[in-house]
Amino acid sequence: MPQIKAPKGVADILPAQVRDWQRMERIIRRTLEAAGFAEIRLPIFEVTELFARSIGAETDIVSKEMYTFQDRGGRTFSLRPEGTAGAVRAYLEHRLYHGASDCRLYYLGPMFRAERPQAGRFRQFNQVGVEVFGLSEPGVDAEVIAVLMEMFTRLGLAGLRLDLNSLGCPECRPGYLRQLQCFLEAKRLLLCTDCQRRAEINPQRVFDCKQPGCQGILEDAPKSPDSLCAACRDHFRRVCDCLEQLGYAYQLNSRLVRGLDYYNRTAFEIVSLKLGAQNAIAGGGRYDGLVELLGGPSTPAFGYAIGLERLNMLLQLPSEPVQPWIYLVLLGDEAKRQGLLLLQELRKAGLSAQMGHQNKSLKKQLQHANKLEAPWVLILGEDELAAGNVILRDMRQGTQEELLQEQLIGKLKGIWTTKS
RNA sequence: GUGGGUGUAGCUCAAUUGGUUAGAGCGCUGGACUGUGGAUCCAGAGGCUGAGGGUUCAAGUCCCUUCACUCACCCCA
Repeated sequence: MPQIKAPKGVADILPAQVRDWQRMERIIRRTLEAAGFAEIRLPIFEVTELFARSIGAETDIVSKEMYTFQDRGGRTFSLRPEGTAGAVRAYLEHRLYHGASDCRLYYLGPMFRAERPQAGRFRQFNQVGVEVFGLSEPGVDAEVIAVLMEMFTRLGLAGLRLDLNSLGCPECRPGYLRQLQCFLEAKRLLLCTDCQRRAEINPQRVFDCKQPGCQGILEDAPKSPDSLCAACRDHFRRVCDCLEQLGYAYQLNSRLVRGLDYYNRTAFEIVSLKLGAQNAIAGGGRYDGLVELLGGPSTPAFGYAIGLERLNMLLQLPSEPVQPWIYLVLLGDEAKRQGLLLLQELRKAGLSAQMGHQNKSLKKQLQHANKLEAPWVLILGEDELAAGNVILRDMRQGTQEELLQEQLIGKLKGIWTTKS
C-alpha cells in the first residue's frame, strides 16, 4: 500500500511553523482593525455562477483553474479561487450597504486554484482580503494602499516595490482596447505566437511578454494611461498625488493588468525583489461596477488581496522569548498518581505544565525535559513524597531547591511574574 | 496544459570507467552513569537505492516507461 500523501500543491503548516503564522496574522489583524476594517468570515465554496459572473467566464481563473463539483441535488459549486466575489455576495445578501455609508471588511482564509504548483504558487493558499464598499474618492485608494504599506513595515519587510496603473473605466477602456487591437493587428506577423494569441483574448497581456522582439515592437504601442478619459485621468492623478504626499514611492507600470475582469481605474501590485517568478505578494484595485453587476445598487468599491504563503516566505521575525512552563518528572507509581493531581492544580492556577507519563529513570525523564526545552522541572519521587516536598529545578541555571508542596504554586507565580 | 532538473536511512548527503555485504554525519534507542539534563565515548535499530520493465556475467550507476518532488512557461496572491 503506497503511503497516502497530501494532494499536489497542498501543504501542511507544521507546529514548528504555526507560531510564525500566528504572529503574522496577529500583526495583520491589528493593523487592519486599527484602520477600521471588520472581519467577516465567508464560506469556502459558493455557487459557480458567482465566480463566473464576477471574475469573468473567459478568464483563466474561471475557465480552467476552479475546483468545481456538484452536490446531490445537481447544483454546481466551486471552491473559491479568490475572496472578492464572496464578499460582494455577502454584502448584498445581508444588505450591509444600509446604515453606514461605507463598509470596510477583511477576511482571511484559504483559496483554491488548480494550477501547476511552483515556488510561491499553491493549489490551496491563504489570502487576506480587504474590501471597501461605497466610496469612490481617490483618497480611498491611497489610504487603503497606505494601510497595506504600513502593515508591511510592521512585519519588517524590505525590498518591496509598489506598481501602479489605471485601467480606465467603461467610458474609456473600450476605446483604448480597440486602439491597441488595431495596433497589434497591424504588427501581427512580427509578434511571437503567444502574443498573437494574447492579442485576441486579452490584448493588454502582450505587455508582459518577455521576448525581446515583442518588447521592441511594443515600445510604440498605445499605453492605457495615455488614453484615459478626463475623469479617470483626474482620479489617477489624485491617487498618485496622495501617495506622494504620504511618502510612498511607486512605479507607474502601464503593463500592469489584472487577471480578473472586474477591475477598473486604479490597479496596483506589491512585488518583492526577493522572491522568484511568483513575486507579487499583494495586488488589487478598484472595482466600481461589480456590486451592480451582481444585482446590487450601484456601489463603488476598492480592495486587494495579500498572499500569505509568499508573505511568510519573506518574514524574518525575531524569535519570541519562551513562555515559562513546567515539566513534571515523577518517579514511581505513587508519584505518577500524585503528579496527575499536581498537574491539574498547576493548570487551574493558570500555569503551563506537562508531565512525563512513562515510568522511566530520572535521567531519562530529565533528558526528555531537556529535549522539550522546558525551562522548569519539578521532581517528585519517593523521598519527596514522604517529606511532603517537591524539588523545583531551574533547567537553564542547573540549580534546584526543595520546598514544601503547599508553597509551590505561590513560589512559581512569584518567579514568573518578576521575570517577565 | 508545455518544458527543464532531481529521486539512495527520519533529515542532509556519499558510493571510482557498471564490479563483492549500499556508507557517513545529524537525529533516534540503549549503555558507560541504580535519584539528576546539556558534554564525551561505546553499541544498536533503521534501506525492495520512488515504482515497473530492458541491456549485461554483473545495475544505486546505462536505456525505456511511469510516478513523485522541484523550477520555469502560462497565469496569479
